[in-house]
Amino acid sequence: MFYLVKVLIGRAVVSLDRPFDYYSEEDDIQEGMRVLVPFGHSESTVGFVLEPPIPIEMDVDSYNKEHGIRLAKILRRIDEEPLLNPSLIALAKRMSAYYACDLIKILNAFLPPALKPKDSALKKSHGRFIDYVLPVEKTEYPSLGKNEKALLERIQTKKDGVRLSSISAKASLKKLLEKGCLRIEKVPVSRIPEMVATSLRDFSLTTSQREAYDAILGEKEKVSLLKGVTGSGKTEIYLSLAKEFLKQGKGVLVLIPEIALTDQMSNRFYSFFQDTISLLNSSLSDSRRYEEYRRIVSGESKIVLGTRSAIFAPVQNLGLIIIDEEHSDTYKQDSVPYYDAITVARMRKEIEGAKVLLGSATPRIIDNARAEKGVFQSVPLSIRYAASQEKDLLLVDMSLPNAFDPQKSSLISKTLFEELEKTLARKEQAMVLINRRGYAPMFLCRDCHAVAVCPNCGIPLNYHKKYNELRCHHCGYRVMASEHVCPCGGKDFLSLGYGTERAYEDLVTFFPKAKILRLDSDVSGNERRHEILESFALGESDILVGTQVIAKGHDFPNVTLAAMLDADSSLRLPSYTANEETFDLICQFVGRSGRGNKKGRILIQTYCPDNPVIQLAARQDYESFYALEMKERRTYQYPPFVYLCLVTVKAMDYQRCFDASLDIKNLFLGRVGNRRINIYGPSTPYIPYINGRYYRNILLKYKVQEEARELLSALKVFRMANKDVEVLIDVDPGTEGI
DNA sequence: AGCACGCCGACT
DNA sequence: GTCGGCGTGCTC
Repeated sequence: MFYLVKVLIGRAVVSLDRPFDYYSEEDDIQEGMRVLVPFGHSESTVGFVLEPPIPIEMDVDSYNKEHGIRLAKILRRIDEEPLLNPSLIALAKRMSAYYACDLIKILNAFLPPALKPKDSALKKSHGRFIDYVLPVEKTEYPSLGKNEKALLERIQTKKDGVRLSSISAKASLKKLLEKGCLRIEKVPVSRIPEMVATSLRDFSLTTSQREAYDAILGEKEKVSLLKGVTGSGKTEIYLSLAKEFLKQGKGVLVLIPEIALTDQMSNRFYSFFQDTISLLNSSLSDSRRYEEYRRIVSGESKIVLGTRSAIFAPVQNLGLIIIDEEHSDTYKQDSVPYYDAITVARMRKEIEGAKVLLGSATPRIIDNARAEKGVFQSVPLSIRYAASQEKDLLLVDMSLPNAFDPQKSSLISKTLFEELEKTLARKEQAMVLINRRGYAPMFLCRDCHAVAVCPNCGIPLNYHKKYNELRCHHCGYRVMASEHVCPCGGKDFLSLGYGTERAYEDLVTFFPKAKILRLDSDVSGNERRHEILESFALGESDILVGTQVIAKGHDFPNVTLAAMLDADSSLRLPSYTANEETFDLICQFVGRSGRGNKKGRILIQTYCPDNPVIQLAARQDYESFYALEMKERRTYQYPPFVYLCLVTVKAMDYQRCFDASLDIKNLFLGRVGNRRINIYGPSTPYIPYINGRYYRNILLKYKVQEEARELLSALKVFRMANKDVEVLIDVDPGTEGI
C-alpha cells in the first residue's frame, strides 16, 4: 500500500508543464504542499503537490509493472501545512487554462519569494533580520552588578526591546544573557516603517451611503459596480461591508492600485481592523511577506489589503473582494503571467462564492458595459459635497500662433503664465502636470539631425539634465550625455521637446520668488516622494510640477489651479485604451483642484482643443465619454464588442523572430476553421526591440473565448518545438494595441 | 531548467 | 591521441 502523488516540478519550462507521478509511503503529504523529489539527473528538486494523494492498495513494484513505469519516491515534504487550499489550486488551474500560461508560472505568482516552488527559494533565508534584546520576565533576579542593573532597567522600560547594535556595554550584556535575564530575538527588517493607526474608528453612513451599502449587500449573484467620485464616501461603504462580512465569519480582500504611506485607504483600514488585517505592499521585505502570508494562511489575518498580487492571498473562507479604483491599469500585470486582478477576482467569486465589489468614478469601459447590460449590478453613489463642483475651465489651444511667447517658453502658454501669477498673488497653490519625465525627450545631432537612440531598443533617448545623462525610458539604459557620440561622428547636440525637469526649469526662471517642487518617478526613494507631497499639502511650497504621480489620490485643499501641459500626448499612443487612459488622467487631475472651499480653476493646454475626449474629461462627464467611446469600440471592433489576445514572438535574431511569427500565423490559419476569429499581423510593435530582443505581434479578435482557447493551446506544442524563441501570450491585453 | 550523452575542433 | 565546444533529448 502506498500513495500516488501528482507533482508539478518547480522549473518554469513548457516541456515540464504537466504533473509527474511519484509515490510515498507516508500519509503526511497533502495537496498544496511543496515536496522534495528526485527528478531527471538531479537527486532532489522542489515540486508542488497538485492533487490529494491517492491511496493504492498494492505494492509499488506491481504498480510499476502494471503501468510500465518506475515511480520515484518522494524524499520528503517541505511544508508542514499546505501553502494553498483546494480553492486556490483550482484557481491556479483555471488561470493556467484561461491565460494559456504554464501552471508553474501561475503558482510562482501566487506565492511569496520564500515559499515559491523553486530550488532557490529553499536556500534563501527569509529576508534580513535585526537582533533585538528583550528582557526575560522573572520572579526572582540573581544578584547583579551596578552596570548590569542599569542596562537591564533600560531594556525593561522599552516594550519592544532594544537593538543589539545600540548597546555599548557588551560585558554587562553578556553577563545578563548568561544569567538568563535577557534574551535575543531576531526581528525581520521591513523597509517601510510600521503603519500607525491614526484615523478615527467611528463613523456613520450618510443616507446615500446607506442606500448603496444595502443595495450591494442585497445583491447575492452579480458583481457590484459602485460608481462614485472621490469624496463621495466609498471608503466608508467598504469599511462597513468589510465589518459586516467579518461579523459573519467571512474573510475579506481589499485591492487598491498602489500602497503609499500617504494613502488614506490603507490607513483607514489599518486603523479600523488593526489586529486582524494584513497589509501587503510592494516594499515589504521577503521576510515580512512570508510572515504575513503565514498569518493569512493560519487565519490570524481575516482581512487583507494590498495591491494587484494580493488577489492571490490565501484568505480563509473568503466572503468579499473589494477592488477600489477598478479602472486603474495597475490591476493588469504587464509581464508573464499577464493576469488581470479583476478577472481573477471574478474567478475566485465563481470558485469560492465570494462577493465582488468594484469601485470607481470612471469605471473601465468594459466593466461599465457589463453594468449597463445587467451582467454587473450598477450602484450609483451621489456626491456628498456639491459645493466644490463648480470649476472654471480653460482650454488653451497651443497650435495658435500667439498661444505662447517664444521668447519665454514654448511650453507654458501666456494664459498659464497669467493664471499662475494670479494664483501666487492670492497665496494659493498650483499643480502643473506634464506626463513625461526628464528634461527633453529628444537629443538631436546638430550635424546630421539624427536623434540619439537606445542601443538596446532603438527608441529615442531622453535627456536628463540633472544627471547630464541620456536615458532609455524603456529598458533603463543610460549614458553620460557628454560621452555620447552620434554615429555620424557629431558631438554637438540640441535637446528638443519638454519633460518635467525642463518645465520645472522654466517655472523657476519665470517665477523666481515662488517655491516650486518637482515630483516624478526619477525622484528616488518612497520617503523623499512622500516628503514632497507632505510638504506641498502643508502649503510649504507654491507650485508642484510632476508626471501623473501627482494626479492620484492626494488631497490638497489650497490648490486652486491645476494645469495640464500637452494633454493630448497620451491620445497619440498606439493603444485601443488611449482614450480611456487620457480621460481618466485628465479627470483625476481636474479633481485635484478646488477641493477645499475655494473655487478651482483648470487649465488644459492641448494641440487639439476640440478633441471630444479632452472636452468631456475636462467637464468630468463620464457618461457622455462612455457613450462616445462605446461607439468607437463598436466601429473598430474592440472590447467589449470582441475579446482580444496579443501573441508576441520574442527572439535574439530578427530573421528567426520574423519567421517564427509567420509560422504561428500559419498555425492559427490552419486551425481556425469556421470559428469566428480574426487574425491580424504579424506586425512590428511600437517598440520593435527591447534589450537586444526583437518582437513581432499577432493580434486575435474573437467573439467566443472558448474558441480562441483551442487556438492558443496549439501554441504549447509550438513552444516545445521552438525553444529558441519566446512566445508571450497576453489574453485580454490591457493597453497593448497593434 | 538542469544535466548527460554525443559527435567534431585545438591542445597538454 | 584527449579535453571540451554546445546541439539534442529526457526527466515519474
